[in-house]
Amino acid sequence: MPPTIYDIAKQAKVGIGTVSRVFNNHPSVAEATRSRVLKVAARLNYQPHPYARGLARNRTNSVLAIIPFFTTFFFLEILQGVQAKLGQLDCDLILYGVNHPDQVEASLRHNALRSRVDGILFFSMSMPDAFADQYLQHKIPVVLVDAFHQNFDSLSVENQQGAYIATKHLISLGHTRIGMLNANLESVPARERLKGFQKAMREAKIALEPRLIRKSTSARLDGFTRESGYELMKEFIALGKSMPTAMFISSDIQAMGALAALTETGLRCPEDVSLVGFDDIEIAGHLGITTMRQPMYEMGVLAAEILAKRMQHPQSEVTHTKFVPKLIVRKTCGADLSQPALVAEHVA
Amino acid sequence: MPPTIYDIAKQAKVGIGTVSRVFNNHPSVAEATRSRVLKVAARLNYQPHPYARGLARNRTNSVLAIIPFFTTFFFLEILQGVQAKLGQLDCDLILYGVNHPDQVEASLRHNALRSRVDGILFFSMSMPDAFADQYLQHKIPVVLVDAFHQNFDSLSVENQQGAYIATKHLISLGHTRIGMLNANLESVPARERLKGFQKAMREAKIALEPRLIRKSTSARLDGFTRESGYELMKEFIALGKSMPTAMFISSDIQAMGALAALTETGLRCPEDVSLVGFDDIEIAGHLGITTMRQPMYEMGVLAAEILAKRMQHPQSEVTHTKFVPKLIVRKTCGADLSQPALVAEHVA
DNA sequence: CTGAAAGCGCTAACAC
DNA sequence: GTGTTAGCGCTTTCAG
Repeated sequence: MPPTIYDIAKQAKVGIGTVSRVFNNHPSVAEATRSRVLKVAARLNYQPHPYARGLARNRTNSVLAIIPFFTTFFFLEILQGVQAKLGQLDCDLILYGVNHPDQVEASLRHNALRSRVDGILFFSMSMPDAFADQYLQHKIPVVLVDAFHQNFDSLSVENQQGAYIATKHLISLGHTRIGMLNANLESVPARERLKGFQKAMREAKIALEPRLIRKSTSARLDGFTRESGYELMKEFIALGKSMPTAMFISSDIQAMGALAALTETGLRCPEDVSLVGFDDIEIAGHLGITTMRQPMYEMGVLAAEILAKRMQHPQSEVTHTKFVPKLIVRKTCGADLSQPALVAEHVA
Repeated sequence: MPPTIYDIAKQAKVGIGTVSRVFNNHPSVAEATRSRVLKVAARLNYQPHPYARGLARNRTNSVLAIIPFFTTFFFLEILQGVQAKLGQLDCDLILYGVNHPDQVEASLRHNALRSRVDGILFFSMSMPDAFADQYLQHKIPVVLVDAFHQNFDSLSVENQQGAYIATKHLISLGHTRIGMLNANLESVPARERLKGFQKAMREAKIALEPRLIRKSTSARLDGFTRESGYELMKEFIALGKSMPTAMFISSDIQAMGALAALTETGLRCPEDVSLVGFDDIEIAGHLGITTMRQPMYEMGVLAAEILAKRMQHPQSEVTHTKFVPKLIVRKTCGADLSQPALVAEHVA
């Protein structure tokens, strides 16, 4: 029912080819003709049919975002960035949520090439080899966000660097008995955050005391839970006098549990112990948790840009971009809030 | 490069029509032929091209979800439901996020009919008349979620009923001095929640004391903020002895602020005052806030179902479905946790 | 600069 | 049952 190029061609007294050219900004069309076509099109409220266009051009102008539905709302923000960029590129965002890590493969199989999208954004999950091969072979542009694979463009957060910054912040505040409350070392981010912590401590020539570095052993969410924060903090509290005066905690959600343990024991933050978390989840702001923020929106924008580039130049070299999280100073670290925060760096 | 029906027709020694029939489960095709076709298709890893199919069938098998990006992650959960259903219907979900209420119109204009989707899910925003007319006129199936419009199918939450249930719960716990901490009455949900509160109180023959019913006057987010909860709770605390022993709070985020005010004053919850919130945002679980949960996933599923129905029967009567939130008993209400919770009802 | 025509991959109506 | 054919709406040569 909506008008087609035929309708507008007829009314503008030109051929359909010309109409098409006008809508594709083809240079060789007389200005007079162009404006005549445009006027008719406007009057008829014409919109090119994306599917017909897709068929003819052999591309779909849409990208698939595969995200884990089982994680936090981290993604909503990244998606905002993705979409802002995609909008500029006049591209649709097709969302595909996966409910469980195990389910990735089955999901992909179903969705695989069905949608013939122009590109895929793959979030936070490890890409099963079978699909990696398939995408590579079919030369389907894929960008990994918060994940890594040798052969795909990827975009991730510098966990080690973030932990390093967080720890240095604590050191700069004058602390010397600094602990780390970590998640399960099974998790890659947990390991990297530990490394960053250690590096900052070593550089400051502060001895690393094993009992001040505690990690979750829980399998659930790799220990990135409120419970693990609570329990580990109880252990720290049990240290009594030798408890750290400052701690770097591997995630805000754990910091939240830690805070609860502190309050329960009558200890105060930052007066008795200073804390820096990681992630900057929404609640961190409410609780005043100083933390390391990941530039999610920017990551989304860049992910879309990289995908677009890859679509244009399929053969260009694979890139791996790292984002350095930014220190957000709030009250749990006990810093003077008038001091300027460290600025995020964007390493290409 | 991927195989087409022609490829598989040739190899299976049939006409393309037959191949098409096989893939559309058309009854009149011999079992032998069918399996032969299927085998070739499997070998070639054939997948029908959705755009070609869409063009020919004159439908796209995709729906557009227009969501406010500026709100909470409420949507991620609804989207899960939407997608689960859409997946069954073999339909793609195209996401379009709007960043600001004012921007809805501009966004729609851009996106309007560009994507020729089969249907639209419109979330939590009021649909500008110009678009309502347009959608209606073009007979584009639209379902409103958490919003209302006379002429579109809609799906929303029974705020009044939810508040009623919450308040009754407090009453059933033996409280008689019950207050309400409300958001800005500019907001429709705030008004409805107030009505539900009043109804429960009247039924229980408890006099409504104006000073125990306080509302935010903030314009920001209609007072659904932590700050408003904090400040209003301070007012309640200032009441001293005449402070309520239980309160219904119009949102969890406000309950969070209220809790902070309580803690700061050395008051305990639920010992000194019992609280019931609304929404069941993620943090409510962490804080142990008793609250009214909206069946978000289910709403998503139903939204998709209704949209599907509307697509099939464009002329059927418009439906307005209400969901009654469910009481989630946690610790802030002071209830005996072994008692069975009220069950959500689903009113068609 | 512009019109005509072929074709993108598939569906559906029509014959046989 | 199955092959054939005419589109779906648009892009893109190819002439002129």
